[in-house]
Amino acid sequence: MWERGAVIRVLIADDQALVRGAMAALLGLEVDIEVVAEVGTGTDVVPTARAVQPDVALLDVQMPGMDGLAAAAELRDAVPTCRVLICTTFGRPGYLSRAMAAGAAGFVVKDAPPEQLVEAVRRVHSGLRVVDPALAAESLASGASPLTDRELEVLRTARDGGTVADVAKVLHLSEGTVRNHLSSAIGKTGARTRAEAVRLAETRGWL
Amino acid sequence: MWERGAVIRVLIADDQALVRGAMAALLGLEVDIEVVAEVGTGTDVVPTARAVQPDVALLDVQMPGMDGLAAAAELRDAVPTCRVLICTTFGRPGYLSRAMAAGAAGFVVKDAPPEQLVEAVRRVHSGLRVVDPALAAESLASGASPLTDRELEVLRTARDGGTVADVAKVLHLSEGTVRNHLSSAIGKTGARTRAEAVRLAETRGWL
DNA sequence: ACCTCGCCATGACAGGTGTCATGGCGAGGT
DNA sequence: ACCTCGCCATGACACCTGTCATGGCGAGGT
Repeated sequence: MWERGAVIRVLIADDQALVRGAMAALLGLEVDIEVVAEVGTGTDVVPTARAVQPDVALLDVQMPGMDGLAAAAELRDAVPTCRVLICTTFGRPGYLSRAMAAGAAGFVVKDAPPEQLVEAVRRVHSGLRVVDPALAAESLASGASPLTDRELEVLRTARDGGTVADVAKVLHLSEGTVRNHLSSAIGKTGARTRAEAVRLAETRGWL
Repeated sequence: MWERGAVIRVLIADDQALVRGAMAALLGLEVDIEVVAEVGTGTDVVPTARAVQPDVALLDVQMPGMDGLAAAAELRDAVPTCRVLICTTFGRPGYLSRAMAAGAAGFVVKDAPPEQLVEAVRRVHSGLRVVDPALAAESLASGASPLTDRELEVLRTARDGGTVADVAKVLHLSEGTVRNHLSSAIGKTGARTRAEAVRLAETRGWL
């Protein structure tokens, strides 16, 4: 009971229990950091954060239910005192910009050395922003997604390899319209095939 | 210097430094486990293991250079006293069977709770096999890959969304032959599109 | 020797795909 | 009011794809 207020209270959200526990163990080694909550889905983030009032929320991007980016946006409104640190497997340019738009204070990739994570937690807690410079440059270079909402939706639906007719049926559109959106998306991504467009949009974090 | 031989010496191989360090921290909390080496590529596994002679090697499947499955096979010959525990993100049926064929003693997915990992390390070290029962059942149900080497190669090449002509050029084959292999792969996977066949083969661990 | 099976190839055909021109509708900006 | 832009749709056209029949070659099993 004698932590004199200098301890950083952290919430960890990651869908993989093993990674979640391991990160908790890693952060727990630091004397000035305490892991006060662990959740495995995006939908659990806000309720839990409301209950335990953490100083920093460490959110993975890909989670079942709600992704880390959406959770970050909701968390910003629900618990304004809690600063958000996004931690993800893929350093996709689009993720960074979307994370910043969602009010995140920091962004670290899982390729980074462990010390960098604990440093990021401390810096975020003290009000600084944490961004990988290389990723920031890449993000600025590739820019924001030029795809419209509908194009993204069509691309997402076509992702699992269905035919145009399937996509049209799912989205309640004409086949011709689907083909138009796909054609437009292919042109904007610089791809030459629907599958390639999906792949490119994914690696750029536009999905 | 007074660990009296009861300590389990572990090597960790994972391409993500953060996860690697976190897992090391997690295992390091246990008094009977000591992490003696960390590597980030598949090619570093065997040389490092030869040098430090670990009791257990904890290998991720997807790594740059050489994947964990191939590393496991080489490790079995190079350091027979070291038992292999495969630890991966995806619980794909094909991974399990290939891991067992490569001489692995255990297989855990990263969805599992942290205690399960440390338990797996102990069991593997004591000579037992560790396999998730649900995954084992799924593995037996889906069976081994019905795809021939060439079909897999064509499917792999077609994965990034290239056209038939592209694949044919890369593999030095006729376009017709590529189409035949694709058609066969589509039939065997039960898919209706090339893209769907790629997706299904991937989720089953046949890739 | 025979058969089976994987591999490569060709040719043909139906159907799916990507592109383009054209048009209508509604929202937002000047 | 005007223009721009996203969205939906139709129709037409060239091209790509998936399927099938057919055949040749070499390896391995009986």
